Amino acid sequence: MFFFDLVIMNTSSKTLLKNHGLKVTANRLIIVEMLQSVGYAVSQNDLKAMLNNSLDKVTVYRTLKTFQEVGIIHEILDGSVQVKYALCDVSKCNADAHIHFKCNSCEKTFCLNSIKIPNISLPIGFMVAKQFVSFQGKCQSCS
Amino acid sequence: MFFFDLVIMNTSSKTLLKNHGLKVTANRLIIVEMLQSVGYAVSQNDLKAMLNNSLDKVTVYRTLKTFQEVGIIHEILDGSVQVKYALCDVSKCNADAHIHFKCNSCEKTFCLNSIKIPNISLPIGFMVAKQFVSFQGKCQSCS
DNA sequence: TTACATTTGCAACATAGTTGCATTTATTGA
DNA sequence: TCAATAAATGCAACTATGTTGCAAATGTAA
Repeated sequence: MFFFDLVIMNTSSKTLLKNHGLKVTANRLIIVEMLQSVGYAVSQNDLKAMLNNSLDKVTVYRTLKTFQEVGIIHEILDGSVQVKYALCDVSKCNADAHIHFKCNSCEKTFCLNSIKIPNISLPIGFMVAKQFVSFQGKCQSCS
Repeated sequence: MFFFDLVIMNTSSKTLLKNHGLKVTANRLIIVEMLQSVGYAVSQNDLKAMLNNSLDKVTVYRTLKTFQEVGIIHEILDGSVQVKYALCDVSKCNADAHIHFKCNSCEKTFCLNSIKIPNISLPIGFMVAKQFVSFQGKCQSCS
């Protein structure tokens, strides 16, 4: 029973890595599963701390970098100093398409996957490659 | 003639400082005037370099912090490592209202003061205090 | 012009991000 | 199952950026 749960739990994260052409390693599984379970965006250091500093900061750094390159996670600028990361949507990473929200009370940053960035037209000559939209304030739980 | 030009040039920056309740010092004038003339957003280090490292980095740091507190400049997060700063609009600082654009070619970051952030409604319970919108891509001059 | 509060620069420290390299680990094919 | 290979990991060291304390210099108001 316990054994089965473990297998099931690990299956999706393992598949996620393989589907993106990455080697399956213990560290990567730990990080993916942490990202899956935590439900909000985390910085490099957040992640390291959540794992009780069991991983070297360089490992966390490179893992996140790799994950971002292959599209498992996306970068979030929420108005705080550090960059944060969150898992991309199941289908494909649409980091550009949705907005983010940072709660100044609980300090958590969320992907609002259902809230898409509206079309904003720029002056002629500007070509947009990437969009960052983040709001700050109080989240549902804190207000 | 030259003397008069200098006086005129310095008047507005001096007034700007006084209007915000700040002491007028040589360093502050230099920094304000640099921000006025450069026309794009700069980081602490950019500014220091543009002034040929004539000012200590701590002075630049504290001056920018002070300027931000009184509303002379606003902070811009454009997706690069460092925070950038730009002068607020004449009337009042409306950093929240306009969007920012970082060119990945010339690496300059601009305030698009005329492009306002559209209304985006969030799920019930979210209370918005501040908004960050930054685009990346190619600017007019580079495309 | 003086007295006082503020600003400035220096030194030192704090934090985040990054690279090189030797060791360990996962994957592939025999 | 095991060996060969390529990739991932951890350590040390470094870079860049941000921050504080304190003594000296400077601006402001009386």
